[in-house]
Amino acid sequence: MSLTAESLFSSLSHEIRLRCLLLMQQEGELCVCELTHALGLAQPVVSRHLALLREAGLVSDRRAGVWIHYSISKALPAWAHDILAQAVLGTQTQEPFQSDLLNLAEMPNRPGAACCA
Amino acid sequence: MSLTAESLFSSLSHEIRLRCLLLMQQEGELCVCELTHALGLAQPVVSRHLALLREAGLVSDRRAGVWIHYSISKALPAWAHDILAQAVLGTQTQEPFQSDLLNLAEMPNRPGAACCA
DNA sequence: TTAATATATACGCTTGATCATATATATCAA
DNA sequence: TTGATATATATGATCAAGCGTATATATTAA
Repeated sequence: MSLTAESLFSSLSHEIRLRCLLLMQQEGELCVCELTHALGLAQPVVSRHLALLREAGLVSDRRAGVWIHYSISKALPAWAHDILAQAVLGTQTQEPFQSDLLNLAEMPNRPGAACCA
Repeated sequence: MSLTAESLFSSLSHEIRLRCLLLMQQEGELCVCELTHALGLAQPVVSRHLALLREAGLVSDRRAGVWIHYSISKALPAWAHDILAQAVLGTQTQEPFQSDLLNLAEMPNRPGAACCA
């Protein structure tokens, strides 16, 4: 794994990417429509930031039918995982991170991993 | 302390700032000439990145005679401190972070805190 | 006051990141 | 094949970060 600290922090330095990563950190696999709904943003915006996270090696994707599920890469080194965990601690009482979780929880018809495996 | 995760990660996302912060994390207070020598960069470059770190609330400065000593702010929340500690772990076997420490150790006539308090 | 050293800031330029929008691709169902 | 849905990418424009250079400020000593 050739993840550099600089590339990790660059990825985390954009709010949209940070919100996506922290949701995945707390919820596990999420598909693009879930992330789009939770963040309240247009689909192309979310997709492109997910592509950046994928190219940085921070997330991996898995297609299941028409949905593509993103999750934090299991190949991340321990220090990077710890940084994500601390970022959750540092943001969980702040907006918009708190609302993102609520929006996700209240989303109707979520294509959960259970229903489209 | 109104440090946001986004501003922390933005600060860490630039190699020069990351190198400065990690040196301070490991060595404590350092003055600009020590950082300049360790990184092997021109003084204005280092000064300007230190100013950005100061404005972000990540470091504090203390003038002692003609030297200005920078150190990681003690007002940082615990999660931010932990992230810095993990960043040290993730970089300590990599360049240029390793060489920075060596360059600093080999610097002649360091204006240590002891000699100019 | 003058000079020397350490540090900070200002200025013009360039490059890369991001955005909004449009369009392309992939899968599934009919 | 056609249509619908989910997702990805391309394109042109804008904007902010960063750089190199020059200069300003602050402190100390002579």
